[in-house]
Amino acid sequence: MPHRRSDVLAHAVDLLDTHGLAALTMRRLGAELEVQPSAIYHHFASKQALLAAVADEILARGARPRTASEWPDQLREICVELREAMLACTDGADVVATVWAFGLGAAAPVADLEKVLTDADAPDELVAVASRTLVHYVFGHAFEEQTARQAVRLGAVDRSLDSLPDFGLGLDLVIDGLRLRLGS
Amino acid sequence: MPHRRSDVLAHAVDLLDTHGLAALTMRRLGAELEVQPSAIYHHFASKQALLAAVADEILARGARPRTASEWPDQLREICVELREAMLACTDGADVVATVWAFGLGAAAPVADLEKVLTDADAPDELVAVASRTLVHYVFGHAFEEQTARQAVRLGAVDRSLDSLPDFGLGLDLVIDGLRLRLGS
DNA sequence: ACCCTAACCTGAACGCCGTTCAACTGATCA
DNA sequence: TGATCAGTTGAACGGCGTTCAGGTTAGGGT
Repeated sequence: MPHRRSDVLAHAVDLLDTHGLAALTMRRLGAELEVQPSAIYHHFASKQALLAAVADEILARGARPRTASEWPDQLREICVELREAMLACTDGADVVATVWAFGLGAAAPVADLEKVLTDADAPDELVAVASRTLVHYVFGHAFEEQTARQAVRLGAVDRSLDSLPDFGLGLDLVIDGLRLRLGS
Repeated sequence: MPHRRSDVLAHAVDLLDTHGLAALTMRRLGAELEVQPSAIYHHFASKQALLAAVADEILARGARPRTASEWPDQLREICVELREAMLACTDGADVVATVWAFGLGAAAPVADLEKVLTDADAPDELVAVASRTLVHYVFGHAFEEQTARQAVRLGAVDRSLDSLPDFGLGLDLVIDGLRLRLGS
């Protein structure tokens, strides 16, 4: 019973979402597809390549129409979409942030941020710095929130969840710093 | 030839620094100590616990005297110290950020940031948000820089290193946003 | 009807990994 | 002398990603 690359990817995302990153194993994914683990290597060169595709799929599933017209709201819109896409899938932040850090995928959100900043006439250096500062913030915040959430669920740690800072407030902190440099 | 906990920790940090996180294996660490892997479990309950100790050691080794007197410079000082401590050790950013995210250690820098902000009369919510925003920025930036650096060294990826944004500029972005809310 | 190609898969193996456990060693100290 | 206890051994368990030579199956060209 042959599968396509898209079947494998869909099952991988499903396995990630229902049982977490630790369960996303070539062997377990093979079992889910009722196939030998080695069969997966026909569709993806390595587990890293599979994870890169998973990260891009997570982002694609979280895509939404963009409606904002001013650059501060456009930045906010992109960051919120990125955050919610990652949080919508178990361990999504971990997967997306890691794949992005290794330069293997998940590049779209940063490109979008850079485009907004460029269109807002930010100098090149500020475009690079600001887009990365924003994405670092979003990744860090989402990863921490997701990690803490499931550490508590597993009872491994008693860190309070109430102390998680409000996402939008931190975002505004950075955007205000930007506003200071861009006028508007 | 018995070892103390501190010997094991020192060899672990050394192994991490010289051969990277992937090489920091219970088996390899045991070999380095000329001891069976299982002997390490007498000193550390698990590899996670060992990594937490390693993270704290990395931060302790990077400690420096603090001299700044105004809160913006104090924040910068803490962030720069944290960044340089992580960058001073191979895969240091990965280890420290992961340990911190899981709430197992590396808590000192955040506590220091919170203290500075509290002393600057920031409201509680802003203290929590700002300290985390800063630490997310530092972790994200250091992790990306370190990852990209060794991805290039291994020739795995051709991402240019010149595009890495200047650390201080992004930091100022956040601190300026803070200044807007704290007066100064 | 034939063969070829290409996609897809099998099954076994390799060399790693973290962790557990009962049993052993060798000092220290009463 | 004997007990205690930190430190270690050696084997095993069950997992992991990855490789590889060889099988299967379906479709198209001749």
